Amino acid sequence: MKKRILISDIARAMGVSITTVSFVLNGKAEEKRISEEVTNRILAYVEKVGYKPNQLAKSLRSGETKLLGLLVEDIGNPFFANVAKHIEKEAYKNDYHIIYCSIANDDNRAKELIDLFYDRHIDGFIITPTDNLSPTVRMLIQSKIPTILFDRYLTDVETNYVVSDNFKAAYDATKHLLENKNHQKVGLVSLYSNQTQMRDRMEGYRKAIDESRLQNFIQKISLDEDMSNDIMHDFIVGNQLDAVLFSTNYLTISALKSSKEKNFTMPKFISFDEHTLFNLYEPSITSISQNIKEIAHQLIKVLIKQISSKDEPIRQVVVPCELKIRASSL
Amino acid sequence: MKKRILISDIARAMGVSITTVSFVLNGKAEEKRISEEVTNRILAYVEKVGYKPNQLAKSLRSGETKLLGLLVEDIGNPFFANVAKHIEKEAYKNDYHIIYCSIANDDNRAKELIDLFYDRHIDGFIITPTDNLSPTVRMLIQSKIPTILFDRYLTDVETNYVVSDNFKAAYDATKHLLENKNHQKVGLVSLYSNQTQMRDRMEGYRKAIDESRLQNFIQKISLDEDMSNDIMHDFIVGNQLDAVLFSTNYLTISALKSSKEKNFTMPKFISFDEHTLFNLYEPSITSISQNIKEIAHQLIKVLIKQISSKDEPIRQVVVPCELKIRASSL
DNA sequence: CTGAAAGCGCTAACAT
DNA sequence: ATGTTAGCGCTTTCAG
Repeated sequence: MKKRILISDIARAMGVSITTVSFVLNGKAEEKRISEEVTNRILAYVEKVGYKPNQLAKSLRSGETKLLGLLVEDIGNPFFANVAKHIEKEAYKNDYHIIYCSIANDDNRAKELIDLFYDRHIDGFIITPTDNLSPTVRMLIQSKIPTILFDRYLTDVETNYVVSDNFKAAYDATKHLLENKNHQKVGLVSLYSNQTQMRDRMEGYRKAIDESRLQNFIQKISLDEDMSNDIMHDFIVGNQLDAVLFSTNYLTISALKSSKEKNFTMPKFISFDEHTLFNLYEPSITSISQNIKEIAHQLIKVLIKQISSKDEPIRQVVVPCELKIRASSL
Repeated sequence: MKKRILISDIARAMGVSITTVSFVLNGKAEEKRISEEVTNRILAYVEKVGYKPNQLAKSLRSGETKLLGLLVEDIGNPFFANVAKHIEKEAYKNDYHIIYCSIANDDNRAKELIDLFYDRHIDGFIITPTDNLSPTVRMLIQSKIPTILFDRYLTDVETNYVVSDNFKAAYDATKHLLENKNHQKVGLVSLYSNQTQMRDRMEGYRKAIDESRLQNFIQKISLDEDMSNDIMHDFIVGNQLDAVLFSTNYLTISALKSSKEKNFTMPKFISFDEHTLFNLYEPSITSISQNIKEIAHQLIKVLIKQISSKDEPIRQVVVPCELKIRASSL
């Protein structure tokens, strides 16, 4: 970590011009027909003194920062934290770094952050869109900044995205609950949210229920709700449900709390998303597990492709979920 | 997000030189005695067209990137994810952005990443040091790059750091377990690790045990251990412990798993760190909660101070923990 | 009070 | 096959 070496230092030491060094460094030695001897000598010297080009100057010149902006709802949320972890790993493999922020559900903050990242000449965006982000994302696309959404997408903007197969997962989970012939009343607890992942989970549930010619029971909840204890109780007990599908792990945990505090017995149930708790709880909890690693992998793969070649076609990737059957649904 | 406006565009439109615009933009209008009329006209125009200076050019010139490097053990770990969340928030308030990576426990990767971040002219580093990172951190300090450690520190390098008061927290927790006069055998489960946070937790435990003139029972575990079920069982049941302190939440969860799988009853216990599970578990779990928000706040505060004024004295901040007494310890 | 111009470190078209 | 040179967009010294 001695003082920074410049390309000019290399050139001087090697008795060649800066250009030659630059070409060699950027793998254009062949193309520019630099002699192999010179090339190797430069490479060896560069290695020896540990020269690293100044990224800033490089970026200023080339317009590429090798920086990806990651905007998630909340990096403190284990799901997003895990995606972030794998995204970073994948990005690193491709020589990119990640600059992140949590946008909560604040559209203004999201817009501001996108602006700020844009000013930093981020090479691409990875975003979990908040509800009213369409105009901003549309602008990004018009500005030709490679952008990819995940977890959910925007119905009114054509973009790249990677999402889980929420519809099928919810459908399969509901089917699983219906395999037990005693289960006549199977409910869904979801969020007040128009986001696609919630919508798809609900539709998957609905389809399975419809196919069995049963009545659907759907309860939506606001997570900030003080009343969720009562709501859970009334929904589950009041309807005498035989089984419930929860569309997020938070909802499941919230229901477990309610059952404890309001002292009612949980029916059979399944939760979306994994949680450390689920294996351990008594009974262990059946869950719909998203393939986080694959999601991260696809995100970076598609995004990098978009960055490296303009006018790639839009990619929309749907990653299957896995139903992990445990005791709570049996 | 129209096409980027340059400072020269502003200058041309205003009929002044680039210099003048630059001065005004950088708040040096007064100092350079630019007429108020011109200043205001420029400011108004800049506002109107939404001009934002190119950060890259600015950085190349000034050497400041307004980027902070965050190197944590594992961003997927809820503790670090939460710290990361608050760090980002605090950084944002101060006009900084965060570029992160997980370094696992891989010293080489850590070194490489630090190198890479250094090449990006990161303004400062926030690091959870892995065991053999001392040489690298020392180099960073010699290179005058503002650096601050957290969660644990290095005993052989004098650095800024922010850590929890692990010693006192462990001491208090152990004391709490000893308040019950039936608790004669109080054990500690910790990790094979020389990191300061683990050492301090052990010392706090030891001191409390010593003060009561009791025997200490300490079990260290490797987390990758397949045998942890047996080890937990043998340690807790074999020693007929009355109570246990776990020095990480992972260890607690691992013990709960063991108790389930090996079918033994957990004695009274306390866990370091919070976890969603802890409130909910039966019995609810007493835990030592680190003040993550305060840790993040201090980290950024100290680091920014170091960045803005060279030769600030080294700061070492110790943040108190809170013992959240729940059912498992009563 | 304001402007011209040098230069941050690098890339790449254009010479030679 | 290699070197000269003009920028990338901005800050800041030095002149006026």
